[in-house]
Amino acid sequence: MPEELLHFVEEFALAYEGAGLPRSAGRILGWLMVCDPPEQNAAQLAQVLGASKASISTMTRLLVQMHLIERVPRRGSRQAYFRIRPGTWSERVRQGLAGLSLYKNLAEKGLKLLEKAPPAQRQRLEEMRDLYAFFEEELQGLFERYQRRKGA
Amino acid sequence: MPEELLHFVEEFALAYEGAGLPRSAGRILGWLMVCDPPEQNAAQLAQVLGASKASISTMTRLLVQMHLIERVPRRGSRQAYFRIRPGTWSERVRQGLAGLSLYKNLAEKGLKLLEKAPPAQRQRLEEMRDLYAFFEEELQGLFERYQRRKGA
DNA sequence: TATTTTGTTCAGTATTGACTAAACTATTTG
DNA sequence: CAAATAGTTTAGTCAATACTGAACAAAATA
Repeated sequence: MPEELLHFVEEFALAYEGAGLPRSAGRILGWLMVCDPPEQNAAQLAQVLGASKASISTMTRLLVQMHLIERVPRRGSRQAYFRIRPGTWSERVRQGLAGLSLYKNLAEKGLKLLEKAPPAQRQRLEEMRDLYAFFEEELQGLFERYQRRKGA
Repeated sequence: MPEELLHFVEEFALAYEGAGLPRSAGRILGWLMVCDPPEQNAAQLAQVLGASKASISTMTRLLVQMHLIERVPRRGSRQAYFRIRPGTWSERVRQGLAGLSLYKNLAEKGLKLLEKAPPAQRQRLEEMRDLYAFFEEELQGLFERYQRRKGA
C-alpha cells in the first residue's frame, strides 16, 4: 500500500499524541481514516501498521472506549472488524467540552475555599471560572448549531 | 499554610496533567492561582510545594515559555518572583484554537492524498475537515466576543 | 575582594507507560 | 473431537521523562 499514505498515518498519530493518545492508537485511528475498505480486522491492522496483535488488541479497546472507533460484527465470523465511528469528530469536540467543565468546576472549588479572602486574592480564580463558563456555554450552542446544520 | 489549599493545588495539578503539563508544573500554576501575595519567589515555591530548587527552576522556565506565568522583576534584587500572567486563561484558549487548525490541516493533507479516490473513501476525512473548519472559524469569533465583553 | 545568596545546569535515579512475545482462552472448521 | 484460527492477558523489556542532589555560575552584600 502506498508509501505516502503510511507517512500520513504517522503524521496523524503524531498529532494525536499531542492530545494524549498513545502513538500506536493514533496510527490505528489514522489508518482507519483513509483505508479502503473502511473496515479492517485486527490482523490487517497489525500487518499494515507493523504492530503486534497485543498492541492492536489493547489500543482498539481503548479507542472503542473513547467512542472513536467501533467494532463491526460480521455474522458467521468471530473476527473483529473495526471502523471509524460515524460522528467520531463530533465526539471529540464533545469530549473537549466535558474538559471545559472540569476546569470550570476546579475554579469554583477554589473560590469556595477562598470564600472569605479579599477580592484581590479571588480575582485570578474568577477570571478562570468566567472564561471557562463562557466557553462552555457558548460551545454548547455552537455544537448544537453544527449538528443541526449537518442534518440539513 | 492551610492544608485545604494544598489539597486544591494537588487537584489542580492533576487536572492539568491531563492536559500535558508535568505534575510539578501544575502544582506551581495551582499555587500561584491562590497564593497570597500573588507573587512568589523560587524559594517560597520550593518550600510550600516540597520540591527541589532544580525542579522549580526547570518548571518555571517551562511555564514562562508557555506564557502561563511571568517573572516579575524586583528592582535592587536578583530574586525571581513569579506570578500568574494576566490573561493566562485566554492564552490557553488561544492555544487550543491553534490546535484546531492543526487538525484541520491534517485532514486537508489527507484529502490531497486521496484526490483521486472515490467519494466514499474521502468522506471520513471530509467530515473531519468540515468539523474542525467550522469550529476554528466560529471559535475565532467567540474568542473576540469574549475579549470585547471583558473590556466592557 | 571575600562571603553569602540565588538560580541554573548536569549527572544520575526512579517511575511511568508503550510495546512485544508468549502463554492462554475461546471459537470455528475439518 | 481435533486442529486451526482469532483475540486477550500477562510478564517482562525498553525508552522517555520527571525529579533530585550536587556542582557550578553569577550577582549582591559585607
